Formats: sequence, C-alpha cells, structure tokens
Amino acid sequence: MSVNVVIVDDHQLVRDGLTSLLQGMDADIEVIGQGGSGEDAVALAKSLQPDIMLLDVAMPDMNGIDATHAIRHAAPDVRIIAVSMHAERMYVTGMLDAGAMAYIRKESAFDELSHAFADVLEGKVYLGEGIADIVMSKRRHDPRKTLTEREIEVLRCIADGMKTREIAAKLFVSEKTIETHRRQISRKTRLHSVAELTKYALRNNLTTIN
Amino acid sequence: MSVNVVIVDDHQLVRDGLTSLLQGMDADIEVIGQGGSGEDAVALAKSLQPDIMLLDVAMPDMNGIDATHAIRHAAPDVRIIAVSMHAERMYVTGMLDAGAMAYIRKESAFDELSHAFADVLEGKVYLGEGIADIVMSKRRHDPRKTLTEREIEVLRCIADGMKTREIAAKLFVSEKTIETHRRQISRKTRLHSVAELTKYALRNNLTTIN
DNA sequence: AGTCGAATCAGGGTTTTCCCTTATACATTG
DNA sequence: CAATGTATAAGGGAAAACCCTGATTCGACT
Repeated sequence: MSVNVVIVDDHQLVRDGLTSLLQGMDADIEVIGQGGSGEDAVALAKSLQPDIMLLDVAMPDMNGIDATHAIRHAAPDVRIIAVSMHAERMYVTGMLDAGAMAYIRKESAFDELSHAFADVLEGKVYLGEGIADIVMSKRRHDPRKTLTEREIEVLRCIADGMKTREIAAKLFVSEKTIETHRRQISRKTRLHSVAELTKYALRNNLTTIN
Repeated sequence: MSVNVVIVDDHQLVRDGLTSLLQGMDADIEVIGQGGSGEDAVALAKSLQPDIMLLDVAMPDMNGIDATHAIRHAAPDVRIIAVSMHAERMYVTGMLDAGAMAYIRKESAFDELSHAFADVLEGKVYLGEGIADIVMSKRRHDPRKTLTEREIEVLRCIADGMKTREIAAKLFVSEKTIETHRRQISRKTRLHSVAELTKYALRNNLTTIN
C-alpha cells in the first residue's frame, strides 16, 4: 500500500526539494503530481485523488485557505498538509478551520515533515514547532503582558478607528511616537492590519464592539 | 428662574452664533460662559455649574466623549447637549453612553435646538433629525439590505485584514474597482475607518473574531 | 556603574489609502 | 424607453500609513 502525494507550491525548487525529500523518506511514498497554483491544487485533488496533498499557504492566485475549502468540497478524502513560510495566526487558524490536517513551516526540520505524514495518515492532526502555541494563543496571549501600558492605550485608539494624528493629539505626543508604538504593537502581536488589530483588541476586551 | 448655559466649541464664530440664537430664543436663557476646548469644558462645568452645556463633539485637544465623561464626573448636575458636524454612529452612541442628554447636528434647523432645550430641561433625552435612526441602527441596519452582494464580499475581505491589492487579486478585478467599492461601503455605512468597518462586519456576522 | 526596557521624537523614503471625477455595460424597473 | 442601480474601471492628487534607522531620556534591575 503506497501513499500517493501531490505537492503544490509556486516555487519549482521547493516542489522538487520536497519531492526528493519525500521520495527518500519512505519507499511507500510516491509523488504522483505537482502544481504551482491554487487552481492546480483543486484540479489535481479532484483528478488524482491523492492520499495526501502538501499545500503551500501563500500562492499568487488563490490563497491556501480558499484552496483548502475548494479541495475539501471537491475531494473530501484528500488529506491536506499545510506548508508555509510564515506562522501567522490568521493563516494557521484559517487553514485548520478550512480542514487542513497538519501545519508546518518551511523553516522546520525534516523530521517535522515525517511526523506530519505519520500523524496525518493515522487520521491525527499534526502541528509543527511553534504552531500549537499560536493556535492556543487566542486569549492566552494576554496583551497586558506582552504589550506595555502605553501600547495598549494606543491599541485601544486604533481599534476605535482613530487615525495616527488623532491619537497623537489625544495622548499629547507626536505622530512619530504613535507610529513607533503602532509598529511595536504590530511586531509584538504579529498582526499587520487594522482589522486584525481591532479583532485582537475585541478578543481581549480592550474595546467594545460598538 | 433663568437657565444658565455654557457653550463650548473650538470656533469663535459658532460660539457667538449659538449665543445670539439662545439669547433671542427665550428671555430666561442666559449664556454665562464660553470655552474653546475640552479642558475649558471641564473647567467651566466645575466652576460655573451651568444648567446646560452645549458641547461640540469634535475639538482639537480632547474629544467630546472624553470631555463628557470628565464633566459627568466633575459636575454631575450639568446637562450636556452634544452639537456636532457629523452624524457618525460612533460619536452619537459614544456621547449618549457618556451621559449627554441630547444630540443635534450643526446643520439642523433652529427649532431642533429649542426642542433640545425644552426636553433636556424636563429631564428627557432629545435626538435631532436623523440621529434617532442612527442610534437604533446597530443591528437593524442590515448590511444585506443596504449593501450589495459585491460590497459585502469586499467588506468581508476588509474585515479580514486584506489590503486593496489582495482583494482585487482574490476577486479578479482591478484595484480601482475595489477602491470604488470601499468608498461606496464607507459612504453607505458612514463608517470611515477599517476598525469601525471590522466591528460592523462582526456585528453582522460577516466575519469571525479570529 | 552598566544594561535594559519603555517612551519619546526625527528624517526620509515607499506604499497604500483616500477622495474626486468620469465613464461604460448591463439589468431592473417605473 | 428612460431612469436607476450595480459592477466595472481609469486618472490624478492629497493624505495617511508603513518601514527603517538612529537617538535621547528615564527609571528599574543586576
């Protein structure tokens, strides 16, 4: 009983590297297809019905989350292992919610990949190094511990829809200072849009929904 | 029994205009003070203890909401009538939550002002033309009725933290088109920041908190 | 005394958003 | 058929946000 695998990633080299790795990992593993886009992923899942699909999260045309949704719909038996550059919470939770069975980073060691395969073939979910933390860190990631008082104050303002200039006026400091705080907040939370920061603030009761 | 009034607005002309209006409205009304900033408002409320304070919502130093909070704390008997340029829901609900007794727009007809005075002196809340609608429109303002399908789709993306370029790629249209949708959404909802749009989307289940 | 985090601010450059107008194709509806 | 609303798109300019580097002050901890 061999394990059929399809690899989808927009970089040729990454695909070839993964193929080589997998082929050498276990004689039972056979890479039966490759693709370079989200559309490829959906088409290959449907036509080849692989046991496992290695799917890059960030692709130019369709993002991994949408692709996963589409695959789950078109070929429900295909098990998806998400492979990504970044370990951003939005991507991780998005992929898992969409139905991915595992999530590992490209920087991760080789044995994470084999662990992922082993677990996923058994029907288990596998989360790579540092990924489990991120999934768990919805509420546990307390802003009151990671952010300073001032940063929380600024975050509140951001989540209330204020622009930098208004926040600066309200806190009696320069716009440059607020910009610095903004950057610091984004760096610490790994959240790089006002929308995500707003949700973060809401989850942690730093602002109200109104 | 005369009615003592303090007017706070950052524009001299507006203050004078309102003073003149009030003085001519009723012989019992006496404007006993004026101020041009949020700090003035708090100080005047405390020192003069007027019956009514006409308070501009948007001022350079302290916004009307914070000023109202401070006044409610420092001089609880002062009744506040909010006067504003914009009828934005955030401001309206913010001011009323903070303890303002009335809310009217600067564009409103003169008789709204006298209505506001009459009601507030009786201890009632007065909401000017179009304001009551806004207060009521938290959930009732159904995006599925005011926004088109496409606009809702774009709003979802905005609330998920995507930038214009990413949305354009995802929906296979030009960035200019997304910009137009964005503007249309902001115009219809009167929400002019990503943070507020995100909260709006959350209230209406267009996106999740994650 | 020295290091560190927090908060403040500046300069300078790129990217993105915001705002206004205009325009076309298409469907719906009065 | 004309008017309206929707989705699409473009051009151009102003405003805001984003990103990086570097710097100073201050207090706290070692």
